[in-house]
Amino acid sequence: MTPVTKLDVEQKPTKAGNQDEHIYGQMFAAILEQRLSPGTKLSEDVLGEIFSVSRTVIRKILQRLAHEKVVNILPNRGAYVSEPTPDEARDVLDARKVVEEGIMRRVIKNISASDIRHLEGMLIEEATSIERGEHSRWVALSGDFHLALAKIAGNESLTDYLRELVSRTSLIHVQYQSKKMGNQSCSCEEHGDIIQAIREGSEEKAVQLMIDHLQVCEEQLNLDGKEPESDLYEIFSGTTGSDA
Amino acid sequence: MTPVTKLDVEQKPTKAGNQDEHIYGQMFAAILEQRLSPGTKLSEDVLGEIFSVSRTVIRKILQRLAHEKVVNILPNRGAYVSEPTPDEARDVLDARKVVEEGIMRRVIKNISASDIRHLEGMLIEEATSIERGEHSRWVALSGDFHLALAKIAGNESLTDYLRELVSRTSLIHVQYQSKKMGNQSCSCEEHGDIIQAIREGSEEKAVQLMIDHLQVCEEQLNLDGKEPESDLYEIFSGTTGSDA
DNA sequence: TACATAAAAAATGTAGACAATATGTCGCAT
DNA sequence: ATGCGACATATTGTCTACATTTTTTATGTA
Repeated sequence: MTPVTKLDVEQKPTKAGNQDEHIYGQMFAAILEQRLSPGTKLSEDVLGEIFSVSRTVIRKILQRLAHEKVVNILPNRGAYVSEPTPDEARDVLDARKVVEEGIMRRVIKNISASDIRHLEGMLIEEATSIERGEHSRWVALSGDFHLALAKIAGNESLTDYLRELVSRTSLIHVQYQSKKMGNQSCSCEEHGDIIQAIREGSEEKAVQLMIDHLQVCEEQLNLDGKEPESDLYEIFSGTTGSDA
Repeated sequence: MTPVTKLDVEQKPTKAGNQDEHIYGQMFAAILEQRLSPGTKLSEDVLGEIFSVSRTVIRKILQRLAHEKVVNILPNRGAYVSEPTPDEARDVLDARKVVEEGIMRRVIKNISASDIRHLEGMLIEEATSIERGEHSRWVALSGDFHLALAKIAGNESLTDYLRELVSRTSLIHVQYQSKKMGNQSCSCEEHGDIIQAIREGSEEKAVQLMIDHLQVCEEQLNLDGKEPESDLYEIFSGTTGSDA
């Protein structure tokens, strides 16, 4: 799981089957790791040249990313890295509270000893990445922790949906990270607390810890300042001559 | 065999912009209304001829439907109408319990008088469709009821996800409808009970009614008998001479 | 007759060409 | 000089042709 530093285009002429998947992974990682900032235009021609494929395959991948809400496709205008609005951000975090409560209740019922060891291992990785100051790696690992819980819960549909929500959460963190970043390591401790509650088998405690954890995540964001574009209509409503 | 019964192709040469949306809607409806049965192959050439467009646009639409889990694309093999397995069916229904509990709690907080009137109107439409024996219409209306609640809850992400889950639920009902269909009208009454609980503003009651409602839906299904294809191996194991 | 192999047909995967649309620039009239 | 309009450029949307893969059919042999 090397996060790929520079869009590393590896040609695989022998096996064309997972070429798509490879390019998709590159672009997905590039967006989540903030190497492509929100709003960046994703030109079909340029991407096609970078990956040495035709626009056809690029278009397919862009459409997939668009369905996952990671990029935004405007008709006849092209694809852009998503710029989630504060409303979208709130929806995503709220949806996570709903989904992850359900996941947690199912985790408590399904959890095995090896599952717990796996979670503990992830926790150590997280702590290590924080110590080393590898921010984007920590973001990825933090997401992996939640996805690991979803997998333990054993519902594939919920897992896929949470994967989308986690991706969007990363984009949101990038765009709305507040100034007071000191308590980032908290998340790691909170993950530890959650594991402890799971160990004890106390469902309500685990659920509450998870919801609180997501609440903290939301409150760390700066969702009140900038609301790009959408507000233009409100801002300038009534200022144009023709309008009532 | 010609599985495509009648796809009502309406040409709109003037506006090419939402041509995609039109074709998508036709195919989506055809699948959910059981005019295309699960497992039917969706040939790009055939669909392209039917809608008078090239394979390019058909492929785009098939990929969208695939992402929504309504069709299944096999590499180099083509697209087929999804045949949800019993496990997938259980996942979908279970995911709905999670999501719709969260939606219901948010509905209770957001509900307005006009919202309630709207829900009551939908209930009447449902009852009418049941009286007239319009089964597929009732299935659609029943789904719309749940989606209306999601909209009232006001979370776009959850609404989109529930839309996917409702679509898949329709496919599941088609494939696993049990013999004892007498208590179909129950669902309509259950929807009425839910509205009543919302009117009263009793959150726990409304949530419990919704979960019970989904539980009834799941129990009406016949998820133990046929497991398409996979079971062939079990069914015929031991009957062939070579096997132990 | 049954099975294995190979050729043929059909469908999907990809690439490039052309058409439609949006953006940017320049010129002209006021 | 400013504002409007037409042309030029660039990008996306769609179609067609070709390459690859799968499926079917035919044929030869045991």
